[in-house]
Formats: sequence, C-alpha cells, structure tokens
Amino acid sequence: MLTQLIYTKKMRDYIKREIIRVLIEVYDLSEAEDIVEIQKTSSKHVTSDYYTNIAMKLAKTLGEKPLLIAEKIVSSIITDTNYKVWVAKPGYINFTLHQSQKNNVVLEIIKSEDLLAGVKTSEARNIIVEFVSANPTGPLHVGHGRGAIYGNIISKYLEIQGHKVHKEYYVNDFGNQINKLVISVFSRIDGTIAHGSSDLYEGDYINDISKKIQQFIKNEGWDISIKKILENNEHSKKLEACKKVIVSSILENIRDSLSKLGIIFDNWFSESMLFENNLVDNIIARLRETGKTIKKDGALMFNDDEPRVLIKSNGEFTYFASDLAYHDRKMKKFDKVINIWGADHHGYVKRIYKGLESLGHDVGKLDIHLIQFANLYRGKKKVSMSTRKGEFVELDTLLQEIGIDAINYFYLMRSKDQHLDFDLEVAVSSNKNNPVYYIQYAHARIEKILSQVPEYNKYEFDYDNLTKKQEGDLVDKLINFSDTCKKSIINLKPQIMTNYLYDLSQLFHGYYANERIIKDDMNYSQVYLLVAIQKVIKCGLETINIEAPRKM
RNA sequence: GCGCCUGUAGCUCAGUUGGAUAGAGCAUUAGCUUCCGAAGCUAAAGGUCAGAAGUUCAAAUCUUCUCAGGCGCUCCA
Repeated sequence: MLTQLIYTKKMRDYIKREIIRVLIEVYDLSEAEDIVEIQKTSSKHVTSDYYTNIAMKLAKTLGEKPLLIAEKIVSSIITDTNYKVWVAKPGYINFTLHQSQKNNVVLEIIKSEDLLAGVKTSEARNIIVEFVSANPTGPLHVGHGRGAIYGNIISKYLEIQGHKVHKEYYVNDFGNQINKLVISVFSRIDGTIAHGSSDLYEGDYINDISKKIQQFIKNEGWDISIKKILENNEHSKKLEACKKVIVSSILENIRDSLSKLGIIFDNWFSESMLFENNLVDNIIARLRETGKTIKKDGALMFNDDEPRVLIKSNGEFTYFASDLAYHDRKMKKFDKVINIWGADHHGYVKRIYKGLESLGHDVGKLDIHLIQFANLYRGKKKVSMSTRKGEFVELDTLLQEIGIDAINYFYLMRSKDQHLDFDLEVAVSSNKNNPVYYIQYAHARIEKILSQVPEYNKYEFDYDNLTKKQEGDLVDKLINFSDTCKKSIINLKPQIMTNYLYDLSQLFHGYYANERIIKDDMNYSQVYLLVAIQKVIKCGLETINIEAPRKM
C-alpha cells in the first residue's frame, strides 16, 4: 500500500489523514483538518521519523490531559507493518517508519528526473533583481563580493522556482562622483588640475584610464590641452566624450570581473538615461501633484517624517529623485521588484517605500534585501577594505587566490543578516577545515568507488539490505533533501543548502571510513545508496553554483 | 537622541511554523592506516541561548524593557 511514497511526502499525508479520521471518530472534531500538523522529528534523542503535537493543542478545549488524549488517539489508529505509533510525554504522538520503507528514497532519488520539482511555483511571475550596482568609479573590490554572489544566487533560486528573472545592474553614471572621477583621471595627466585635493580617487586603475584618455585624445586628433577640455564650456562635448570613455572603461572592467564569477546581467541600466528621457522631471511633477512636496530654503523636498531633498537649492537633483524615477519604472514593468543592497543603505529603505507609495505604487511588490558586511581575514589578520587611497583587495584578486567555488560557498554559508567573517587561509586550504573541499571530496570519493563497479545496475536494489545505523542516518538525510530544497530555495536562504550539503558529506565520510563497499560479497544496495548520495550532492552544489568534481 | 541588523560552547556560526535532553566546525585532549583517496574517521570535554519580565501546556524562537557590538541617520553618494 505504501511503497514508493515516502520521498514524495505521501507517507506524511497518509498519517495525517489517519489522525484526522481518528479525531473525527473519537472526538467528533469537524475542524480537525485545519489543526493537525505532522512534523518531522528533529530531536536527536527521539528515534521517530514524524510526530504530531495535536494532543497538547487540544488539551485545553477538550479539558483532558494531553497524555490521555494521545493514548486515546493512538489506540484508534489502524497501523500496518510499515510504521509504528507510540506516545511520549507530555503528549507527543510519534511515528516510526520501518527502515525498508524509508530505503525507498534511494531508488526514488536515482530515478527522479528533477530533484527540484518540489519547489516549482504554480504562478510564475516576472521579477527584476537589481544587485551589485556599485558606482562606476573603480574596480569591484571584496566589499562588493557578498552582494554580487548573493544577488546572483537569489536570481537563480527564483529561476529554479519557475519565475522569469531579469537581472539588472543600475549604473550611477550621472552626478558628482562621476565628475570627481573625471577630475581624478585628468589630474594624473596634468598635475596642476585639482592639485593638492584630497578628495580624488586614487589607485593604479586611475593611471591606466588616464593612459586610455590620452590615447583617445590622440586618436581623435584634438589639439587641445586636457585642462582646456575640463575648463571651457564650449568644449563640453569633448568633456562628455571623455567621460564616456572613462565610465565605459570602468564598466568594462566590472563586467569582466563579474563574468569571471559567472554573473551575467540581462541589462545595465544607465542613470543618465533617466535624465535624457526626462523621467526624473516627470517623477518630480507627479510628486508635486500629490501635494507631498514642499519648498524649503530654496530646495524641493519630499515631505516624509523628515523632509527629504529632491532638488537641491543649486538646481541639482539628488539620488533620491533619480532613484524614485528608476524604481517607478521597475514597479511598472515587473510583478516583483527585488533590490539587493548593502546594510549601510538601510536608512534609505523607508524613504524609497514612502516615495513609491506616494506615486501610487503597491509597495508590497518591492522587496529590499539588506546584506550585512563581510570581513575578510588572512588567518588572524583583517584584510583592509578601505576604498580611500586605493587600499582594497580587488574581487579579481580574491578570485585568483581562492577560486570561484570557494567564493560562492563562503559568501553563501551564512545568513545575509549575519556579519560574515571570511578567512582566506581556510578558503584556500585543501583539507576538512575547508567545507567546500570537504563536500567536493565526498562527491569525488563516491565517483572513485562507482568507477570500480560500473555494472552495479545489473543487480537489483534490495529495500531490506540497508540496515546499518549509518545507512539509516544517510537515508534519513536523503529524505530531508526535499524539505531542505523548499526551505532554502523558496525562502531564499542559501545557507540552508550549504549546511545540508556539509552534514550529508559528513555522514558519508563517516560511513566510508567505517564500511568497505567494494568487497568479495558485494552488497549492491550500498552502491545504490552512494549513487543517490552523489546525485543529491551534485544537485545541491549546482543550485549554489559550485562544481561537483569527479576527481580532485 | 532616532532607526536597522546582531548577541547561542574559548573562536566562527547553524537552529525551519514556538515543541522533547541545545547543534556543527575550528581550537583542546585521547585514539584510528596490510584494504575503495588519511585530502579521512572515532571519542572526550566544552552552554545562565547577553540580562530581566511577560505570553504559552511548551520560548534560543513571540512581546516589552535593559545592556553590549556593527551600521545608518548631510542640500553625501
């Protein structure tokens, strides 16, 4: 009756229906359907697979002791050989499945065409995920890494669910910091420009760009000094051209760094474009209509709890103004808008919500994920991340040093709300201290064993032939994979997947050390077990963009 | 002063919708190689879940307050 049903949760449903039936029969509880929950046993001290707390929940309304209720329920349950039911104080009803029943999961995993089928959504939506969006004033450094990797995986998770995902990088190519960048580059060419200013970008990349600009000017055949380009308004076209070269040079570098990390954006949205198409003016006009703007000290402000400047008294727009225009566009075009921001922007969140609300948007569509900072360590020593003076480790350097798999894993292994300490020495190590290595090693180890029994599938899998404690633990863990995927992928929590894979690998390594698989009297069911484990590890690693090597 | 995040073993962190005796790794200590990869495994030890009160049959988890750390509160970007 119950074969092949566990992995697909039907066993749990079966138990639930049985409990409901009993509740109606014994207590005449018509609402039983809504309150019965069958949960997975997580305590290590209890040897059941599922439990329900229904007896404790009903104690008050029924006016009976929970233990008594539980016993009454259990005595009416019709059991079969596939599972046992027992009561534990103060009123838990436990269900223990027969091992050979649970072993079904091994074949189910092996036969499954899509292990992630359980996370598919029934209503696919059009979602935009905006992330990284670092100002194009220099190369990406390690401080940008976490948001980049996290945004990429969130996008992937949404795609796995079946949504249509649009990945976008918002390019702040307008305003003061770009002008500052231009002056920084120009001052490398002509030292008298902005001489002695402490407010310029430094770092080697400025040198590289200044060379490019000099080449560009030469190619264009302009017979004019760099200083003149900057100073004379009549040369503003030339200045704009230089600006474009500078920004696109930096963007090219950023794009290159990201693609090396496997991060490809669908669109690079330019802030300038908002101004060129008068979208910012349009937003200001609409905000004025709502009556929520005020003039104060010559500036135009959005009147929130505190007034927020939209147009400065000198006539310049603030970022708030262009950000509202940008978000207005996104809110119109997509069903769901997700922003991945550094935690230092949290003060800005409320303002954006309030602004968009005033513009008539349903702000429930907007999710802003704030990512806490990551600190990098080299052993005990903290790696500096100061952007001042160009004292930062570039993302490219980090990639070279530890590789793409470690970058993905280490940035994803902790909750986004948690400050993350990232130790480079551990990330490059080739031993069990390094969780990436440890998981990949499990995959490779299994591959090695399987290569020695290529024709294992000529033998049948025997449900009754995995009886050892460690085999039971592994099977339980495999059963959990389905739930793990839901928790991780649907709730957008990559760390749940990294933790699961680590735990599974740990169980496997222990099993491997204790149990010899290749032997004279082969137990082919054990080989099947390894095949299932390997498939799950591979699938799990793929969801977090980490390679599952066959050999290391 | 106001706001957001955090506080769990010596260190770095998990902990699902509130469930049973709190979970890993590192570090420490003691062990394990004729044999599928020791790039590994086993065990011991380690806890006032920051503190207090509340809600509940049940709180690391929810509420309030206090303390501590990080970050943000510019006509900055």
